[in-house]
Amino acid sequence: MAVTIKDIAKKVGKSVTTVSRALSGYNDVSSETRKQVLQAAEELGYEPNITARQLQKRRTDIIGLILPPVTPRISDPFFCEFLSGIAEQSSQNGLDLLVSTHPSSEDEIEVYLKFIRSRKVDGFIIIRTQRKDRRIDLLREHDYPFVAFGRVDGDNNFPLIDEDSEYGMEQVVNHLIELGHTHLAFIAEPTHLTKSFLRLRGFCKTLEMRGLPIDNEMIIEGGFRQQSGRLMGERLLNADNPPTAIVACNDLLALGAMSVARKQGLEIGQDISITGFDDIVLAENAHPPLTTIHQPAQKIGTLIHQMLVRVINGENLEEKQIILQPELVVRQSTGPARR
Amino acid sequence: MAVTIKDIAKKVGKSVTTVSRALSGYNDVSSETRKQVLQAAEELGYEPNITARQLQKRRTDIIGLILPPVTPRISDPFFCEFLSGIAEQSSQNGLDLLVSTHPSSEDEIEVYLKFIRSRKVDGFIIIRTQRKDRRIDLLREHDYPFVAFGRVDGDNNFPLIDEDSEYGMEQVVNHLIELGHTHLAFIAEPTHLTKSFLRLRGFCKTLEMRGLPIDNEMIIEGGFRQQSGRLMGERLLNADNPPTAIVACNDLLALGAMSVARKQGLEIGQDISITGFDDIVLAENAHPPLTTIHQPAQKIGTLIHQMLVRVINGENLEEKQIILQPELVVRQSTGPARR
DNA sequence: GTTATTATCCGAAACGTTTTGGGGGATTGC
DNA sequence: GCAATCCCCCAAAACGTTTCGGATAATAAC
Repeated sequence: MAVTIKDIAKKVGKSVTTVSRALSGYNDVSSETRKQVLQAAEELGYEPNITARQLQKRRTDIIGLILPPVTPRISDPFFCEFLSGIAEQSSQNGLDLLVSTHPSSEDEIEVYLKFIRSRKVDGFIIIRTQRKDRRIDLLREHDYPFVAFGRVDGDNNFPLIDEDSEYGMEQVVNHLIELGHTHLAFIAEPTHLTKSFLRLRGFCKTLEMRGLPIDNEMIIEGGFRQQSGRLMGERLLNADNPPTAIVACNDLLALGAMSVARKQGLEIGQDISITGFDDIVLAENAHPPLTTIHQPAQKIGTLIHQMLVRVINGENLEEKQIILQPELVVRQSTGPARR
Repeated sequence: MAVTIKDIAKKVGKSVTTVSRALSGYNDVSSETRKQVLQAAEELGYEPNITARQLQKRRTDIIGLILPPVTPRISDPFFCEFLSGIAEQSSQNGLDLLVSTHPSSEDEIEVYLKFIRSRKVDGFIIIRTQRKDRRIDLLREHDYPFVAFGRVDGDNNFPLIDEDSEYGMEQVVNHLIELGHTHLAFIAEPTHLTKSFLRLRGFCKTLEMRGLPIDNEMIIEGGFRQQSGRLMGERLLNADNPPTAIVACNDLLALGAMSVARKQGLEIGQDISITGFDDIVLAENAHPPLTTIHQPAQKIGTLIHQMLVRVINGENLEEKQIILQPELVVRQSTGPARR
């Protein structure tokens, strides 16, 4: 049986209260007693039962991350990096990280509601925000601590961190235009996700700004991963007037498009330019290495965690909304336009 | 304030005990009362406080995974898949998964000790077993539930799941020999990890079995990732008598070696053959796609979780040690030996 | 008509902590 | 010598649940 505070109390012949106060560093305990208590604790191998402490303190020191239904799966490389940042930071701060995927039988909101009501976690990290995000509505309603990775449509007056997706896309498109490309295609993700929506908007806006026409045939919405990239890439390349450059909404889509282009005998970076977004590890190791927008996944994880800790403690955030400026990484998958 | 069992009791005019028993489905409560209780619970939006329940039941319904000091970081793709299997299975079983990296200031064993003493989790999943593994010694000493991914040197009489590394390597080496290679090199991981040790042993054993000499110059120990693969690959390729095939202990090492070979103007799969181990997503998307040993990472995660649940519940495992037979996936990074 | 049995219910204890609200004895201030 | 002040300590309550050991009343058994 585990050692409890009672055992220590018995050993040093003091009350449970005194032992507790000695251990927590209150100053209404004589230094002599404190020394005894500490020594006894050491000898017995005492470690506080955190469940009991949680119950008393109404605080779990656990933060929750509930994985969205389908994507990102943990296996998404960008997400992995991000998660690693959070986990790292968690242990630094003495918190634990609870990762939960939710059973398909249940509605996502139900899961959140359960967590909230049973006070399982002190706060949430919300990822993959949608333009209309019920999770965020719910948490705000309940006044429950959380920090989001990503914005929503409308009122964004909650703690969040986000990349500047539009700015990122602007850089990509400008880079391609400067290489002489005028006929660009875009492989989009489903646009109910805020970031996907903003990336697409960034693409369109920049074309407009540079006086290029927007060809709706050249903008197609797919899924999130390679498989989808292959499909969409194929459709684009087989069009009557195929693009000279394909802008993908994320790296995996870009990799899919690349594999299809290569299969069609195109030399990537010469016959066609392809770009990604996120700069996952795969991007650098692709063949050829992928031109993409770099996002500091791990750092974002760290930052978001730090913010959440402050929110939970009821401290004030000097910056409630952080928008990071991502940067373009030019590699060999883009090159001058061919006629 | 959250709704408690007391609120329900007050509402239906029964005792706390009765409400609790009604909710837990005991049959010493009338169906009339039960109906009332259930309805009241629904109306009030009751959700049990799991902390209180945990304290009473001396069970947390949380399983712990403590990430080893340096590798694998969560960002390791193989590990990600594996983790995703565990997380998935967790929510299926109504358990939570606690992921903890440990602060560098603390000894790894200390962290485990704390978890054990404070009963933070019901059981552990141990990954990256070492040949002498103190974590496993500790858990066995304390008779604490755990399941390991990997074996140790010596007494393996504990629940574990492992791949048959030696068998995997045997397949790789045989494949290469059949392609006509006789001068093979090996890039090893640090061999205090059991799996790394066994993979190396499998390599050597098979060479011996096939009557080929073992050239110690051609076996070098590196780290775990691309960077290391590049370094080790370089050393091998610049040797007086460079190998015609490089067997890497894992996929990332192989990718590193590939990039260095390519840089030296070698056509991979023709001028030189390179193999990996694990079959991470990157392997299939590499250029050329990597010949490697496939491991069902996610399935392993699922299996290990199921085993752990049974161990925690004190059930008997029909199979206490599961050794999976991995299979060779031949892709384009290997080809006939050149003279 | 007494005794068993059954169906419902409940008070109190327990899980291991922290916190509240003092209590007593020694010291200081006047 | 009396009140005020400190220092050190502790009993009891609280956190929200489950479980133990009956209790009561109605029903069944003889």
